[in-house]
Amino acid sequence: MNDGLFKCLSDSNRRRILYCIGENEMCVNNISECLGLEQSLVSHHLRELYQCGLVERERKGKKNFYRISGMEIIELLKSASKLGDSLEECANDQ
Amino acid sequence: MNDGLFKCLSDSNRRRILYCIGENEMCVNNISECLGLEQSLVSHHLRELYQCGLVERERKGKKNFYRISGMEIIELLKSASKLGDSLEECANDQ
DNA sequence: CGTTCATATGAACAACTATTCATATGTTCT
DNA sequence: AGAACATATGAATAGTTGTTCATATGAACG
Repeated sequence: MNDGLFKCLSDSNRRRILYCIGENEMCVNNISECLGLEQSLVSHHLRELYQCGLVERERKGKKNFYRISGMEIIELLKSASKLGDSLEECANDQ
Repeated sequence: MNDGLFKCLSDSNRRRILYCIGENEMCVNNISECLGLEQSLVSHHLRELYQCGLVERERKGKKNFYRISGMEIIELLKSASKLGDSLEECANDQ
């Protein structure tokens, strides 16, 4: 029942990574600088994103570049967070 | 960064509940019969869905009826699982 | 009131997840 | 070959999450 995708998107650092490489492909170091996350943490998350098929990888010299697999992913993230906002307005939390 | 929504949608039983009440509102017993889940489990999940604002609740006599807060939720689920399918085709798992 | 039905709650536990640290792998260049 | 850079991997750990069981709450009705 497609659990993997949702599980993968349910972590905010992974979503940040997706947004980050959504515009241009980036190498691991750039991503970790850009987001202020440890290199190995980024690497772990990229592995999960890759296994889900959410990102693609390409070696260029020493560096490994990652890019998003498709813009539908960003679209999905956006409409989800739009929905999230509208739900928050009439929220039931306590 | 709207973590709650994604976390909430990342569990397959919660998504099943959403689909289940997506068509008609239902009481807790019906949901648990319908999905073959324990009453208390359904209740716990409904609580989280409610706190996220994904479902609404209404008492009618002894029974508590739950309905989905809006059809955008189902739309989101559908487009997510569509995306999930297309990612699986070119998957990188092992 | 007590009983029955319907649901919610809380504690307990196992399974999973995110993060960190240390280390291994792989690539380029001298 | 060795050094330096870039990334991946694995073990360890703390925190979170899903599920179950037992029990509490609440509403209707005799």
